[in-house]
Amino acid sequence: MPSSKLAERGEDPQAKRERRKEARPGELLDAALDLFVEKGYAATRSEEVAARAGVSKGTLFLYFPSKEELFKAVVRENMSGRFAEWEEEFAAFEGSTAEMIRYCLRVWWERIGATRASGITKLMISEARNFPELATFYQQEVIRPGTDLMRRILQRGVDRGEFAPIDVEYGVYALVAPMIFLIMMKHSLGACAPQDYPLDAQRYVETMADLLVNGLCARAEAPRGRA
Amino acid sequence: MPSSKLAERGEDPQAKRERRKEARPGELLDAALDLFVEKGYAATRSEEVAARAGVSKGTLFLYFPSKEELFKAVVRENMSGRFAEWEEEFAAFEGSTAEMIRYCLRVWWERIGATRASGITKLMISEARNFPELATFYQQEVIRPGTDLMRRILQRGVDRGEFAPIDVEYGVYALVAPMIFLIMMKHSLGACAPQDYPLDAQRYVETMADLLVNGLCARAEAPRGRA
Amino acid sequence: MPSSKLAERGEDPQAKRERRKEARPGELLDAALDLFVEKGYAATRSEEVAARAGVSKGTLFLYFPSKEELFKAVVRENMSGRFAEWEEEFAAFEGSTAEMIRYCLRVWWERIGATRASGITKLMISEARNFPELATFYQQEVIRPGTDLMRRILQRGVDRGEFAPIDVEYGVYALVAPMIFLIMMKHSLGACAPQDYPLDAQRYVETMADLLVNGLCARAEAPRGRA
Amino acid sequence: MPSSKLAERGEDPQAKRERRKEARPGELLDAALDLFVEKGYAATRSEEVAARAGVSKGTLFLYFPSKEELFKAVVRENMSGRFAEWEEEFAAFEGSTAEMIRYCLRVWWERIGATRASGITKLMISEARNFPELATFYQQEVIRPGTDLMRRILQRGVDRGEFAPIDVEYGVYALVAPMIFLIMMKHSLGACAPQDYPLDAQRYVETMADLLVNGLCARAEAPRGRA
DNA sequence: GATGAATGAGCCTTCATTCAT
DNA sequence: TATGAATGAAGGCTCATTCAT
Repeated sequence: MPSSKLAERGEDPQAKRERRKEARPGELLDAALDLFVEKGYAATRSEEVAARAGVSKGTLFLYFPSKEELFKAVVRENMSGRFAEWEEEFAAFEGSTAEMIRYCLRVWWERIGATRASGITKLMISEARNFPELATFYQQEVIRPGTDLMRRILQRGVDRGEFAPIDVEYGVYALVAPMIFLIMMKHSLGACAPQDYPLDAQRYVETMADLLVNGLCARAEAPRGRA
Repeated sequence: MPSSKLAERGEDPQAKRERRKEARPGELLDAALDLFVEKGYAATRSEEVAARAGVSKGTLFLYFPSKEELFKAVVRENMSGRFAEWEEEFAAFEGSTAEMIRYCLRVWWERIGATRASGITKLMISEARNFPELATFYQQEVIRPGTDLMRRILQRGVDRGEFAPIDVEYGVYALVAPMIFLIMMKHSLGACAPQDYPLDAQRYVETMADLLVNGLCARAEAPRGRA
Repeated sequence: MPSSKLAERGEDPQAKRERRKEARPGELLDAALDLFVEKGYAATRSEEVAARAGVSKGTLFLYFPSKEELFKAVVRENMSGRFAEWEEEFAAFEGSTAEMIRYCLRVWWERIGATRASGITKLMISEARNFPELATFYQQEVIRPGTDLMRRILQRGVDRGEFAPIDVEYGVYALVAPMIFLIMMKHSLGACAPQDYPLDAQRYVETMADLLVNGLCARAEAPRGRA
Repeated sequence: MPSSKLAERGEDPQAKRERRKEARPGELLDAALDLFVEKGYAATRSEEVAARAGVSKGTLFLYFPSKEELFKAVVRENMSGRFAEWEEEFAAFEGSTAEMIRYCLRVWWERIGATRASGITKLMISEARNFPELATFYQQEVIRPGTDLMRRILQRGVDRGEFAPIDVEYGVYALVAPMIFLIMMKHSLGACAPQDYPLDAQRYVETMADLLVNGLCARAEAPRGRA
């Protein structure tokens, strides 16, 4: 930012103020995300969000007409389609489906799980029933594309004979569940008493990937009675 | 009016009242559990809890000194260890560890997942950060015994050569994650738009059990490079 | 009220509280009427209304869900059909129409003008544009019946040859205008500086009645070119 | 960009701006009058006034130190005595006093009632109790001169034997009331539901003038009992 | 001068909690 | 014990006013 300022020398006398104005919504959304994730929707006070963003109460309402709209904006802001990007990556993927799944979970952790974006998932799951309209939105914008992607990966494994012909729908849940679990732990119980959850996320993800891949492959290799 | 009641029958005229009186706290905790699970702590109004329990606002505060204490009582009440019972069942279990795991998950679903007790898990995960002492309590009373049990089961499988020598800590997460995921779905997003989550819990549990058991066994049967 | 208390001796232990509960809405409406008339809708604070009624802020909202609903209730409360009563009186009236008009204005002053009900008229006229739905209501419930009544009286005078065949519509305005004027003075400018408006309402009403009756009759007696 | 303006033409480049600058206060007062009349003092937002005048919020406060001062300025600005002018007209009037009254009301309608100046009357009556000093001012600057003028006209009629020897004080009210009534209707209830008040102001004024003149004259021509 | 982003006092409204009955 | 009317602290939101640009 200092560099961009240098490049503008003398022009646009309102630059600093303008820049702030444009930055405000983002700063507020940032502050709001943290607080909503940390304390929940109801326990987060508007004034607190404003304070954390370094502005006064009134300024918040200059950019978001209500606390509810702020909440919605937080959710929308942090979900913007990362799926297009992923779709491409996976369409171009050449390795085995087992590798794909490992890559997929690893990347998910890096881009979502380890970032503040994971807070959105926690938010949605905690508050869904108070914001049904948002839940629908989230379902369409995040969950559907995400599960579609996973479904296609699993199907690829089945089609190529790498995996046993499992029920793909439930296979998707098997992939998603450990990720959701990790997020929920990170943002709720794990955040209260980290010492009780000495969880190395990286290793957690790898282990889950191994286990799932093994589970999926094993059935392809050694199909047995249902057990 | 009390006199007319007296004439009613030979039984103690206060019996019904007494019965109700003793049942009050339980009825209130029941009502509170439902509402807290459905709407979250903050969005649940004391009066609504009282109304659902069929008493007046004042009566609620006769039994629980504050909303916060009510919440804590709800959680504590429903956490009561079923682990002693389970410990015995599993100590006496004679079959393979794979069967144990399948049995374990099935039983968990029947006794926790499918019942209102699952609401407690949802509550804890959603509200943990606002009730850290409860979270600690929950960690000690529920999570630790539960994971200990699972750990012992997994260890049994490893010791008996049924499973590959996996990291048991993470193996526990692999077992827990799908259960937690199922609960969260059931109580949040899944409750908003059931049609978007056409999930047959029974089958979900079986599928997860299969997949996990396969994953765990596969490694014992066919240890390979990394998997 | 003391007498009614005496008559209830010993019965209904909640009598006092009950009675208060039933009296509350009325007390609040009373307080609100005064304040709305005195300060206008916006400048009247909810807490002030409550305080004047001798209760706390919260109690007001126990009886009226919002300030706006309180305002509407104030208007409605003070308009309850006095017209049925008047209709009868005037249907049974036997004297000359001139006497009718004098009686009408005198009675209006006693029952409306001199009472707090006149404040409603001031309120409606001052706030009509901010409460269009109320304005419609007032138009239908008060203005229409009132003007209908006056119209019939004037028509009677014309039909019986007591009055010149004036345009009855405008004749109604001629009767109403001095009353509205009196109310507005009483509640606005006149309330600020009574010494500047040493107005004897009784005499004002009589004088207006005389003048109007003369004006109406004169034309019947001595019809001239239009001037 | 200023340079391109400079090149435009030979005239003072600041002329337009200067002109606007000087016009500002007037434009603001105009906008404010409309809004205050329409919505009342409290419900009129400063920003809306500025917007209607085509300037920014800040500019409004450049010319008027506060909303209250703006309101006072609006009232004062529009009260400017037209009475000197009228005094002259009436001093030179040669016809009958009846004609004078008709002329007076007609002129009042043309110069006040039909113009935005009538809004001031509506404002004063609606807001008087919140601005007592303005009310006093209005009383002195408008009401006193106005009623003095009317009083002199009525007195002339009585002195010349045209009118009965009525109580001139109350006679003045008889003249004023229909005008005030017309204004209040126009700006409040009548503005909400014009279809309910199909009032032809021109004709209304003429009719009132007729009725009043008849009422006043009748008593001179045909003095009877009390009527 | 003009702008409009920022401020924060103030008000409406909610709801956990109290307490007279 | 049970009730529910009453309370008042707390928090969302508005808008007159300020001031850096």
